[in-house]
Amino acid sequence: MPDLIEVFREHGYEGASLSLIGARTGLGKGSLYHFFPGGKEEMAASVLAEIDAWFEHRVFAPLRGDPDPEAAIAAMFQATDLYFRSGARMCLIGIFALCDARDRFAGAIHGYFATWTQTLAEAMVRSGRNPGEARDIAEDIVGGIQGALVLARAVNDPGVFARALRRLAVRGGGLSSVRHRDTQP
Amino acid sequence: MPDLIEVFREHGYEGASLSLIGARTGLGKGSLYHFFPGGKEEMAASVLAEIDAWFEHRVFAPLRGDPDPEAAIAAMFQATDLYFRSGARMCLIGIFALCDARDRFAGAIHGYFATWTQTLAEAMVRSGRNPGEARDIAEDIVGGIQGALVLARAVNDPGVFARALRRLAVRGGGLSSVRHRDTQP
DNA sequence: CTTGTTATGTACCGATCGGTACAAACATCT
DNA sequence: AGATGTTTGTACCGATCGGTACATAACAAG
Repeated sequence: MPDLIEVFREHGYEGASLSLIGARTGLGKGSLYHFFPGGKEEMAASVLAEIDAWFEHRVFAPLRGDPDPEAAIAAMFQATDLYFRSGARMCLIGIFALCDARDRFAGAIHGYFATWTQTLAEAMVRSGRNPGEARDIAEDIVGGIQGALVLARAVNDPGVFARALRRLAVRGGGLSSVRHRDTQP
Repeated sequence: MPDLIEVFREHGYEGASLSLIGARTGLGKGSLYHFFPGGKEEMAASVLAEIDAWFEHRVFAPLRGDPDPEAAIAAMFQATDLYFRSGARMCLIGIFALCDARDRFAGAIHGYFATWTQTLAEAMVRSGRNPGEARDIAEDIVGGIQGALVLARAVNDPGVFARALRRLAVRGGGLSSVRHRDTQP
C-alpha cells in the first residue's frame, strides 16, 4: 500500500481522512474496512510496521551485522538520502511524533528512533570510537536528519537536506569509506 | 493568550478544535469569535505573530545588532534553551511546518526559519567566518535544534535536547564567550 | 452452471467539526 | 437611573468525521 503511506505522510494521522485515503488509493470504505477491520488505526499501524521493516532491512540490520561498520554507516547515509528523496519526502514517523499520533503510536515511534540511534552508536563503537562519543554523534546524526527534513520543508529547499546529510556523513565517518581516505597512509 | 499558544503547540492546527481551545482558555465561542472574528485561522495567525515577535526581540535582533556577535550567539543558545524548556516544549512552527498548516501559513513558517538561519549566519560572518561556512553552520544549528526537539519528544527524553544544544553551541562558537577561552592567549 | 468466498459500493449512524445568530449580562459614562 | 457599548452563553447550521450494515458484484473451485 504505497498510496496509503503517502496519504499519512502528507496529511498526518488526523489529517488523513477516510475520504482522502479512499480517493488516493481508489478503494471504497467497503474494501478499506475489509482489509483493515481495525479502521484507521490499523491502517496507520500497518504503515508504521512497513516503514519499520524497510529501515530494519536497509539500515538497522546492516549497521548491526556488517563486518565493516564504516561501510554500513556510509550505506546508511545513502539509504537515507534515497528514502527521503534528497529532502523532498518527509519522515512520517517524525510527523507522527510531534503532531497528532504521538500518544497512540508512542511505542512504534520510540522504537524507530531509539533503534536507529542505538544501532548507529554501536556501529561507531565497533569502528573504534568510545561509547560516550558514539552516542553523542549518533544522536547528532539522527536528530540532524530529522531537523534537516523540517528545515528543508519549511524553507521549501531540498538543498538544505542535501547539505546537512553531507555534513553529518563527514561527522559520522561515513564518507571515509567512500572517499577511500583512511585506507591511504 | 499563552493558553491559546499552548493548545496549538500541543495539538497542531487541525487538532486544536474550538472545543479544546474553549476548554483550555475558559472562553466560550462567543468570546473567541469576538476577539478573533476570522475564526481559527486568525487565532493561529496571532499565535504565530506572537512567537515571531518573541524570537525577533530575544534572538534575531540581538544577532543582528549586538556589537559582539559571539556574545549574541551565546545568548541565542540560552534563549533557545529557555524557550523550549530544555526540550520539554515543542516548536509550534516546526509542527505547523510538517503537519497540517504548512500551506496555510507557508509565509510565516518560511520567514521564521529563514530569518533565524540568515541572521545567525550573518552574525558568524561578522565574527570572522567566511560566508559559505557560516551558512553551513547556521543551517546545522537551526536544523539541529529542530531535530533535537523531535528526537527528544519521540524518545521522551529531554536530555537529548540538552546534549544537542551543548554540541551545537560548541560548534557555533557560542560557548567560547561563556568559557572565556578565546580571550586567553 | 453452481457454489462458496472474497471484494466492493452505498446508504446510513451518532458525534464532532468550524462557524453564525442573537439575546442576555456586564461594564462604562453622563 | 438611563443609555451605550462591550463581552459572554447558548442554540443552532451544514459539512464532515470514523465507523457499521448489508446487498451485490467478482471470482475461483467443483
